[in-house]
Amino acid sequence: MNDAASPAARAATAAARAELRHDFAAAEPRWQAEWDRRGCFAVPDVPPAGAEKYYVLEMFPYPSGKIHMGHVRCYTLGDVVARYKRARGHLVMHPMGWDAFGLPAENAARERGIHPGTWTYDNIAAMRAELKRMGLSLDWSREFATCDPEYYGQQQALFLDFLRAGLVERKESWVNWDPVDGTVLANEQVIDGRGWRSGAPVEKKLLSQWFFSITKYAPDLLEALGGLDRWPERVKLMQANWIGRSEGARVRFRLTEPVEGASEVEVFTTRPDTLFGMSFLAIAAEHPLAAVAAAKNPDAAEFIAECRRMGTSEAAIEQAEKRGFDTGFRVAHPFLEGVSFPVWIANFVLMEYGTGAIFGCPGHDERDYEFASKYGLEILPVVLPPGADPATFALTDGAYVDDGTIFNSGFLDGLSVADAKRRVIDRLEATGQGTGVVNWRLRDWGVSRQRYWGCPIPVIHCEACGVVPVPKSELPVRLPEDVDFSRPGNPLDHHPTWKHVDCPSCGRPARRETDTCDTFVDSSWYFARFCSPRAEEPVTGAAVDAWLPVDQYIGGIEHAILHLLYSRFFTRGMRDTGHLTLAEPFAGLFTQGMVTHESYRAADGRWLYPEEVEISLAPDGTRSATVKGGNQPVTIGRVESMSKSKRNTVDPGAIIDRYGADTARWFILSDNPPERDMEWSEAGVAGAFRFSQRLYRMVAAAVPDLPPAGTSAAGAEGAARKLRQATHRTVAAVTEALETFAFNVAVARIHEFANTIGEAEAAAAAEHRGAARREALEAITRLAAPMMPHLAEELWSLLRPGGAALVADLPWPEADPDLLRAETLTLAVQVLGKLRGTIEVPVDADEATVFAAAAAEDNVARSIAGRPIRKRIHVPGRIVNFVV
RNA sequence: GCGGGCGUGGCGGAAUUGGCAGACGCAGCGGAUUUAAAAUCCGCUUCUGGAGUCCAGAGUGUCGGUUCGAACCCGACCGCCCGCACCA
Repeated sequence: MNDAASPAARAATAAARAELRHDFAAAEPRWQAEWDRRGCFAVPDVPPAGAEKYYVLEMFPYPSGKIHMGHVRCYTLGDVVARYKRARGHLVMHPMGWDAFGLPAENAARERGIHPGTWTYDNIAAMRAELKRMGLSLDWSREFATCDPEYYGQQQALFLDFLRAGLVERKESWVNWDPVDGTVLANEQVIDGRGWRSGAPVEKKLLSQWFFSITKYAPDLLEALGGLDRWPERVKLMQANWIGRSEGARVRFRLTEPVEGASEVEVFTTRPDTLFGMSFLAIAAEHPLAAVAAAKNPDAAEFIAECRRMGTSEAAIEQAEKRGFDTGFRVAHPFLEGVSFPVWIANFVLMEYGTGAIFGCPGHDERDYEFASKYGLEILPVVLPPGADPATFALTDGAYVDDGTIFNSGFLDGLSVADAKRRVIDRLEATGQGTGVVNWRLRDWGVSRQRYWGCPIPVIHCEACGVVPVPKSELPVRLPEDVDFSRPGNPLDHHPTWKHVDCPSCGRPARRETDTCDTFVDSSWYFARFCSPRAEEPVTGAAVDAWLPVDQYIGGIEHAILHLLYSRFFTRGMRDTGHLTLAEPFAGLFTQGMVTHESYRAADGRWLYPEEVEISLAPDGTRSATVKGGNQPVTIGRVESMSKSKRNTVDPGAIIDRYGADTARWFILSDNPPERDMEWSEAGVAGAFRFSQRLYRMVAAAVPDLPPAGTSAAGAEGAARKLRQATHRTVAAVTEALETFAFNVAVARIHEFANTIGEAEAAAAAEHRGAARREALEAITRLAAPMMPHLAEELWSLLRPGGAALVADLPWPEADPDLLRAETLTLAVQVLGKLRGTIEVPVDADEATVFAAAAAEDNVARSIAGRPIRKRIHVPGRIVNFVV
């Protein structure tokens, strides 16, 4: 293949090429400045008529102070989409901002005495500088932080509109309470049931709080998932399960003896068909009847207190060992005369779901089975699995939860589960003991936070007038600057003056709401604000109507439920309060995987950063590690998500210093499919760096010999045509890969193409010294541009010296269909499904020709010799299979 | 515990979505160039067995099924990851 050049000649060229090095450290800032100077990525709030808009958005970062590899990955993915769509002729809006409220700023304030605002804005400045070094095609003129009063003031206006529209209400809910610190704790601040700072056992506490009425939209939020055809199926499934529509029944059980005025307990069940298999009734510890029991019995009170120590997280509740307390109360069975069951308080019954009470049917529910087994309650099967004998069927290891025939159940006997549900609901409704209902798992969204660093909720509490909205003319309700973090609790609450205001309605002394908003509220509408970030109203109609929905949203899978669901709700709320005209904010969604790395631990147990470790490879392939510059052994840990605590992080800034932004971007795209977790590897980055240099050398070395720009490559023959075919196939393949987010495949195709060009260059045949060669080099430059934008500009300036155009402004290359067609194709030939050979046939060969050629192939002929052919299978373009 | 996902060589992965498993890259080995090194270029690289570049067998977490044919579809199991409503 390479015989045209002698080894010596090749070596000489190689040496000459080695001199050609891409100086990324100089080139990258230069091109960034050039994009900036030309305002390449700035777009107007209202696009000009006829412009085909495309809105690319990555989930905005929390300003922790440093960007991490997860950011680099997410923003690189988004930037490839933005640059590609721009090349395809779209007017692309690609903004950036900061999710700037939240707990870490308050933690910094408490630990280091820095004001949360100072800490946050300093972090933003540092991260903005780092992001700018990545060469992202962002419209920085749209930047804002959610902690800017200009932003949260508009959010307060939205809150008031929601309040007026009946989308906000005040009700009581349980929070994690640290009795020592006197503070509400986030779930992540509860460790093994104790406060993370005080170590005191956490208690549940009932507080009056603000809620957004997301449940009003539950049916619509569920149904509209069906229209989100560019969302991952798994995300839609997770949301559907979270919303949790279930059909069932509410059943009222009469207490055999009324207590404290209560005469019945209402339960929700999705399995009314199993009513005859009931053996107990269980209520949540927060259920009103439990309080009645506690008042009568100190042991019940003690049990409820124990349940309160479990915290509020659903995971903690469901994973805890099932425990219960028999209240001594009894309820009557709705259909069985004289039959009654005990009422237990159970730690696995959730007050938030259904009615906070269930009837226990151990035979056909796993949790009830576990509970009944533990406390010796009866386990009566009422659903008979298909084929089982009713006389002998027994439940010995676990509940039976599948379909079957109802038995042991009076008037339901012989029915299927579905029929029995219908029949029992009819009877309950007829006798007034219950109703068929649709129940939702989704709960209203509690947005109150007893914290300083958040958006103040703009209402005033007046003893005479009740809850009074702050007049819009007085917005924003600004956070006070002078706050004291030396005391536990909410600084807004114990600020000397801030909360004392006059009632806007009656003028008498009143009290400002001191709760601030959940930071999920901030991120539930920022995508809309980006369309007109300086507007004097939350959004401007012309801008949001033109730009929304977001065409491609990109972020971590960890946001699959909450953030995305809240944003979908908020968009509906904004629609119903006249700010927007659409319901779904994100037309396309892509969820990327995490960035992971091995962790390293020294003998003394301390975690080590990757750069502190020396890895060595034994001849047998086993890897071992020592501390760099010493001999102390290091344990190589699991590959896991990068985290500060395990020190398995790689600093993007250091990578960009060493290899440049293009290399970092290229590696992060090339390693694996973007939806999967990726493992950061130093060797992989080095490989990406080598490739960027190789591309530079290849173009730079060829430029002096290329024909002038614009020379037609049409009509090329022989090797030149082969090169053109490779070029156009690569254009088609890379385009297809970018369209489907298969960026790693796009990279592989570009690698392959570079190999092909390299072979053609080495062949040094006259045919290559022509327009086909220029076409190939220009194509690879433009195909790589969304991924390595700085290098592409550099190469383009070599290929088209003196030209004014930037790659960033060029249209995407088009593949010529004529050059994509193949004349022959290779078919695999199997005998009995095993590969025995391949044949080369013309693309238009008929079946008889194909079978003849297949049977004639040496190895195939040997395999079928002497065996009668029973069946011949030919899938055109794919395969031939002989069944003998 | 519940809901969702993933699992392919030494490593990351590819596979036209049921049709040649391992493209491309990393690591490794061998060679060229070099006084030497770096850099660069070329070649080999799933495993086992036999042989000159070929042949046979096995092989996509494990076990079973459907099919002419399974990484892909179905069932069971194992392992890892994400979420569980006050982290963002």
